[in-house]
Amino acid sequence: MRGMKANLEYITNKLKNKNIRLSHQRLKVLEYMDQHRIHPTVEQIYHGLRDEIPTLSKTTIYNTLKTLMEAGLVKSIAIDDNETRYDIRTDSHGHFKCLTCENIYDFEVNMDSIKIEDLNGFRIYARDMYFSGICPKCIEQKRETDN
Amino acid sequence: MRGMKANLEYITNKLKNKNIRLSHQRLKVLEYMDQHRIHPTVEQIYHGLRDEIPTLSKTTIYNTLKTLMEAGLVKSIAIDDNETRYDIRTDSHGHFKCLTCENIYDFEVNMDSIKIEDLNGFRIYARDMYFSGICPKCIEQKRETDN
DNA sequence: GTTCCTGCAAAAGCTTTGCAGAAGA
DNA sequence: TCTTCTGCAAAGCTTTTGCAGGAAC
Repeated sequence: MRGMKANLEYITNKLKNKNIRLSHQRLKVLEYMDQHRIHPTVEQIYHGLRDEIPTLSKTTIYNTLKTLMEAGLVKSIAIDDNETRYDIRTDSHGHFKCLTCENIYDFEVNMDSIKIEDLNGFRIYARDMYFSGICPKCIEQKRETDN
Repeated sequence: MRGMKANLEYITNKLKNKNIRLSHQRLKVLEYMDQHRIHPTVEQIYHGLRDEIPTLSKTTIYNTLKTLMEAGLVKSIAIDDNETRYDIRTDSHGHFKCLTCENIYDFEVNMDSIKIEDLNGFRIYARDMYFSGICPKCIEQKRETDN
């Protein structure tokens, strides 16, 4: 399993290599995303960091995430209807959204191995898989409420 | 192959059964979606119908699509970052978005047969698969431009 | 006649833009 | 010192809401 610190070090090295300045705000956004693997929204990152950085603005978070996405260090997730979510995991995996608690779960799936005949001749750059339903925790909670 | 008229008849019957009034605007939105299988945005439906119905408002299109989604006759597609797209095909299939021409292509894929070990114990209601890249038409156009 | 729908205007919410001052290298 | 970043304010866009008049049944 890849350690958390190792991942942050890997990321800051990548920023240096791409000549992206290691500002206090950027490092804190990265640290937040590394420690809170909840596919956070801009709002969640903002509230998670505003105590530590009282002058922080949402604009900076938007700017930072845009920079990180262009650097390939963060991906956006369009599973939510209104707010964009962001993922620090950039390797191929699927997402499940619980319609009750709104949490998003990762799942492993090898999308590259799925051959789609209709897409012969298409150049595929990105593959996303979004499932939705009810997670085990919420199924259990509903069962207890019903009794 | 399912005929187009047959599909519209099927849909209006379903509206009647669910006690949803067959207003002029609703029927026109359904007709538009049936004849323009481009996964249209609200804007596209609006511009496609405003000549025919000069008094039409976007609010009505939003209302109509919401009603049709609740009736299970239309699905929303979250493949676009800013605008929601809508699909009159409600059976399980995947979507490919061309990053050059922005067109969205359907592809056949049996998502129900894909077993995800990480999701044991999850109740899955919806499965979506979004791919993106370049479509054959745009690959060919780029090749011609390069020469 | 009653219920539900339409469409205008306004508001709400997420995201982007312009720019002056501040911080990074 | 020079370049880039931050954060405020304002604007831009899509979508939602409230409500009076109108259409469906």
